[in-house]
Amino acid sequence: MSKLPSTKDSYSRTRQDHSTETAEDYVEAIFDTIEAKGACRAVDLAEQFGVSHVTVSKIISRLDTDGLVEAPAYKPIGLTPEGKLMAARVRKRHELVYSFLIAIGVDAKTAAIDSEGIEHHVSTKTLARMRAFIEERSADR
Amino acid sequence: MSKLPSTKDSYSRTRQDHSTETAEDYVEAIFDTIEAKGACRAVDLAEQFGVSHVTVSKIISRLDTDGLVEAPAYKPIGLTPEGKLMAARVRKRHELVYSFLIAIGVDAKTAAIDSEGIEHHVSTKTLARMRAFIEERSADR
DNA sequence: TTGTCATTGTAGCCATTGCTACAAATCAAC
DNA sequence: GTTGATTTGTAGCAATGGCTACAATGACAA
Ligand SMILES: [Mn+2]
Ligand SMILES: [Mn+2]
Ligand SMILES: [Mn+2]
Ligand SMILES: [Mn+2]
Repeated sequence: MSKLPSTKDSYSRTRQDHSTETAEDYVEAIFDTIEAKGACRAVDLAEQFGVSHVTVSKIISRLDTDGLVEAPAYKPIGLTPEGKLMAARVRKRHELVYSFLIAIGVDAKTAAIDSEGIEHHVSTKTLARMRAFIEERSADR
Repeated sequence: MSKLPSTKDSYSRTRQDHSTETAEDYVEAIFDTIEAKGACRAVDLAEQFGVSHVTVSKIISRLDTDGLVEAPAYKPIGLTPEGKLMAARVRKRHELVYSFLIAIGVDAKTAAIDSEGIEHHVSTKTLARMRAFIEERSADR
């Protein structure tokens, strides 16, 4: 049962998702950190992601080149307008995936962990179905 | 609303998921191909994944070293007992995620694409909730 | 048997994401 | 203002997953 028509397209979409995943997680984290602490330093991101500050530094450099962040040397990290747009979009998507997992009965901790990976692989169509499900459920009660 | 308690653990779990993702997709594809065509050649995998045969060759080498596949030179690719176990487990999980997306109203093509990425980030707890949801819905109608 | 074609392997390149070790800059406290 | 801790940068390494170009192998038909 359940066919599973896995075509070449599926894998290339997953590879594409992974190629944007780092940028998405970083701008989202920068956005949140600025909101929470007023500024975002590389060390904050290293702590949040659980990686070394060197890894953060290198990735921030690329995001700077790509026009998503502004990272003057030895100064806090800011988002460009484009970066802010991506952050807002990504955070909304992440929250929706999280809320959906909660809605189907997953516990908060598991939902937090799973949604961190799932968020990058959810198309707008699937996202729309998740949103519809949440709204139906909240109307029922 | 919706908190989103993204801790360090979430990101390291996602990184861990990605480190096993390639092995999972490959053993699943090998399993399916053997089932469908009687044997699996590297060229079959290159076609399925949409990558070059060199990429396949290198990855198969590593899976061989890791004890998941048997890959004698210039011969078809087989699965070790451990590889077969992983393939069966992964396929079941993949099918469940796919069926769940269908159950919440996602169209077949989108479900096929999205599930290819999502499958690797779904914990057993979330999987259990998806299974329960499918069973409830099939009981209702 | 020989030649051709499909398949696989190898060499060598690149980008990404991770690390340790060490150097430089900044900040705060004294 | 000097010192000391925090923060950031840089050098250099490894594993993974992509690629092209070219070499070798194997299978099959002529
Ligand atoms: Mn994420
Ligand atoms: Mn992923
Ligand atoms: Mn799969
Ligand atoms: Mn997959």
